[in-house]
Amino acid sequence: MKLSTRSEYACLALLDLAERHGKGAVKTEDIARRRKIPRKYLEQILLQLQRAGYVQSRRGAHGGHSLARAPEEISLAEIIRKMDGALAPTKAVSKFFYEPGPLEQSPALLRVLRDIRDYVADRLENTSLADLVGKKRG
Amino acid sequence: MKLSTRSEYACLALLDLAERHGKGAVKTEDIARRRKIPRKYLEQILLQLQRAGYVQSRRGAHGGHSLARAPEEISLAEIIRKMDGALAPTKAVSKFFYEPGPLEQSPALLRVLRDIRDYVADRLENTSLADLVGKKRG
DNA sequence: TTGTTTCTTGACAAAGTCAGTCGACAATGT
DNA sequence: ACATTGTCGACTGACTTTGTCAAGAAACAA
Repeated sequence: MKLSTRSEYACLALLDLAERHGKGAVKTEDIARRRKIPRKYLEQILLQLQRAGYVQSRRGAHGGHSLARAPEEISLAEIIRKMDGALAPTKAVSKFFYEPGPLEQSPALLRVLRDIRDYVADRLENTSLADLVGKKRG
Repeated sequence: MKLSTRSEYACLALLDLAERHGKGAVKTEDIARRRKIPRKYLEQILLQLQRAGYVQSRRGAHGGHSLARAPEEISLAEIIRKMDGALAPTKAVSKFFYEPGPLEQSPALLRVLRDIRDYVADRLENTSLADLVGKKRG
């Protein structure tokens, strides 16, 4: 029932990039300082995000990272699936990572868990980085 | 974002007891066989459930386990909290296990996670063992 | 060219969690 | 007595989490 710090940091880092979208590259160091993320750990995460196609990076002086796609097109669901795997509370009710499990013995229990999965997926699918930027209240 | 096998097994074991509620003690061995749970592991889990007050046990010949409370009074939320801790996806939005975390930097993100937490908690609080027994469809 | 900045890559590691297993012991019923 | 059944604590192996380290490659500047 848990989100890893990896996912948390990934979301915060992408949010940082989304806020500066279109304004050039952002250094690892700056993100780390602003978001209070361990620097070397953040490097690892950014690299993963880059390989997954969310981030573009440029080396050298004035290098840094920027979003590779529009903030509207990146959902929380995608990010968390990349970092943590299934959104569902158990793989027995996962759409993307299904595996059989002991819970399949109880249809009633499965239904509760499926409801939860559906709500979580829906909420995260329909929240993009753009939705989070600048929304200090709402 | 995950439920442990411990929680899964605990729910299945309690469900097994709920189905036989009022009909005497049920042996570890029988639950293990019916639910396909590793025996020694199940012992551990039942012991924990007993200490938490959900289960009564009797040793010796014709011993076994039975529910210590009515099936209506045991919710999935309670069980999972005992076994796994917080229901919330991150402690920053947990009511019972709150701890500060990096996500608190983004109110918008927090709101999404809080919504998820509320839904999960509500759904699990309002589902009791009694609700799961005998509901083969619904 | 040389140096500086910044990302890239792979290896490593400490700590914790998960999913069990094992063996000895205590209580109960016959 | 004796078989049955739960209780308890220790232990283990695999995996995940949360990072750190060091060497290298690309970009830019002087």
